[in-house]
Amino acid sequence: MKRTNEGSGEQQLGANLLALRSHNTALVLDLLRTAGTEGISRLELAERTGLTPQAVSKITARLRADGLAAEAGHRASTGGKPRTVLRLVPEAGHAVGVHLDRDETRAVLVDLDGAVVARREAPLDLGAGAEAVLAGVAGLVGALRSEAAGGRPPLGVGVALPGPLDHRRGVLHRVTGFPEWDGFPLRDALADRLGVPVVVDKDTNAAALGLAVGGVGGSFAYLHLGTGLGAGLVIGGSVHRGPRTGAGEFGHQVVQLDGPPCGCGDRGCVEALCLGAVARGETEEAARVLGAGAANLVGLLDIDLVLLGGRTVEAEPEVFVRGVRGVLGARAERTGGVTVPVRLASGGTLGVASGAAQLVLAPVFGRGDA
Amino acid sequence: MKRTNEGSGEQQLGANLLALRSHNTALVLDLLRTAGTEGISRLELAERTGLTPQAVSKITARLRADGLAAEAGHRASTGGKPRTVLRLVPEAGHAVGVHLDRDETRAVLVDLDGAVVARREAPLDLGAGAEAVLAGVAGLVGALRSEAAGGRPPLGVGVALPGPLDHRRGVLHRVTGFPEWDGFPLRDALADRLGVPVVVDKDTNAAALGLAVGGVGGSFAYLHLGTGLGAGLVIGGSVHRGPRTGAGEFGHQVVQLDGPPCGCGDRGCVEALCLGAVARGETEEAARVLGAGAANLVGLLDIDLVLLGGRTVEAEPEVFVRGVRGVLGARAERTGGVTVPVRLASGGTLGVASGAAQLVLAPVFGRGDA
DNA sequence: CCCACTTTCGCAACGCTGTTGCCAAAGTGC
DNA sequence: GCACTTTGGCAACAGCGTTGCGAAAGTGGG
Repeated sequence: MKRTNEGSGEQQLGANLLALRSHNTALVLDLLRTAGTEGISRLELAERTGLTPQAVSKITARLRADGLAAEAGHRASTGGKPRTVLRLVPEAGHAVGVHLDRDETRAVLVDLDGAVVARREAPLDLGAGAEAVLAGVAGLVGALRSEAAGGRPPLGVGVALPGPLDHRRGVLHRVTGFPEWDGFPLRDALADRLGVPVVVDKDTNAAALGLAVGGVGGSFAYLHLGTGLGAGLVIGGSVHRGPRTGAGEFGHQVVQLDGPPCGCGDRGCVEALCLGAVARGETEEAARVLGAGAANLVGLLDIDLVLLGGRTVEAEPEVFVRGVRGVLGARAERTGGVTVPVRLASGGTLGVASGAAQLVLAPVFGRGDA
Repeated sequence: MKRTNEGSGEQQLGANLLALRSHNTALVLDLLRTAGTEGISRLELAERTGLTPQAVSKITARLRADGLAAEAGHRASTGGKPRTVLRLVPEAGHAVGVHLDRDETRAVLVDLDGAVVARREAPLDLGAGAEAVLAGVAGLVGALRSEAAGGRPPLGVGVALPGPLDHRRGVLHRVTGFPEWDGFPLRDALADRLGVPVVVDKDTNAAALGLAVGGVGGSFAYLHLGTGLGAGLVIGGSVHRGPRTGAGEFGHQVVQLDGPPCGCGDRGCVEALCLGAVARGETEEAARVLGAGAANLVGLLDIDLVLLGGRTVEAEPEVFVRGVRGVLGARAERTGGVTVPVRLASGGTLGVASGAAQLVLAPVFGRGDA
């Protein structure tokens, strides 16, 4: 029961009874969500949370009164009164996720379960200025909003985009090729315009959060290889962003001292080596380089799993998975440790957008940075 | 208010009133400890924790009744009743820290403040077998125990040693050169023998914890360059160990693909390159290599600070600090981000031992993985 | 079919948490 | 010397999870 305040200078906060209730409620909601359509009984909730059955009954009674949970049938009896199955009511709340890609905006409306209810796309031109971009996003959000049950406003809007940014303040930094966006307070500008809470994060973090919420447990790294190379790190179920939202700079990890120059000004970065090999058609070599970077990451953080995604990976998924798996397997053999599995990330083209929506929903389920 | 369970498969635990009290009490104790001899007033505690003054009064009253805190003078008045200053009573509890180095055992007795009250050393021979080593450690602990005020038993014993191990179970893995120690349940064996709780961890983690508790805030990496190269990572005030206590494998990070072979079986590891350069007398090159590894770490985790330690660093501290600082400075210049400071770690030869003692004390102050 | 048994789950009383309202204590400053 | 400010304890309180107990809803043997 400890607040995870990663930022330096942030104070550790005391907890009162309200915080206690939120915590336990979020825990129960998360278990309900994870159980999905199958549902989960009160006693199972009690076992999983460590709370007494009576406490769970009180919490779930509140959730049912609020319309967030409902009874859904019964389990088979084991000799006594059969357990009542509870499940989340997905349509009790919605969130919008927006993915600002290079030249396209993808927006999705998801329910509490994280299922995509509706989607919209529109072209994106960051050079057209803040006003035009904001209007475009607002238009997509408005269109999606009307599709939510009862037309109720969404709980919030999550926005994911590449460049470096400050997740806490929702301010952009150095958007590649568009210096006019430097320091733009995207979160506040959008929140003022839409009248709902807005959360901003890097695309890789959103994708990783989406995967974590989608069922990938423990600690893992999502490596995204597209026109660039970045990573989203999930440690103990929460996205690790670092104090300045700078974590996950995987691509400019140096794996070849004094190697070929990279666009960032350094030499021998994984991104340069990897994309260089891809350009030469040497996909296997690219996979090996990516594997070396992944092995460094595994050693430093002791993660459970590596997930690969991005357009370049999706072009030849087998080669990349096999290549990275090979490097990590050899490493495990040397160290005598466990072999870290490597898999292709699910999610497809909407992975980032639906992950962005989870930026809003995650705090409800106790997975946020509160 | 969320439990940080890094391990996969561990359940998120619900919180009851007892947990609430422990949490807030630990928070207050931590602030008292941080305030040191200067002390801190009730109202300051209330501001820092976010609790109401009355709640702080109740908590501190309990602490005073338990002998853990005491009143210590008054602040100057600002126009009304002057604030009463509270401080931790350091001698209210003690812990023992044991550092099993290659050929020497260093043990310290520290008080609640973390100050070293007494110390003992003895030669260490891991080849002499478990019984002999355990007897040696028990002898040191017994000697230190008699020095504690009133001869009361310590709160526990923290043991730090190099090799890979399982912090959760307190079991050793593959101690270099001594295969007979593989899988030895050091924690339980010692706890049975001493009759007090025992915590086991890697030396680098203990050192990092000691630094974190000693006042280094935020997220930082402690890089230890001695006969090997390892790292202790502190993220948001807590040591990051990973699910298998494998995190911090900094030395076998590859920074030179297909580079010179390393003892681990891989090629181009930082450790091999760095120590190779040191052996050739090229300290500046060693520092540059170390800096490259540190830069990779900074990029991946977005940490606030890099601390250097270990015998090899201490031989030429200026060269290493300057070299690593140079690489990180150049990186900050390229990315436009903040320059991550590089400093020499304080602590000296007892850094690991006193950090090991903090393995026991940290949970009391809410910094543990309890 | 009935009855004993098991299991689930809600109601009521309870202990304990932090919170609120109020007042005594202990200073400053005109 | 008196008005004022600030600190901090006492007492009453709301709300949390817990405990004790009983109703509800099944199974299974006679």
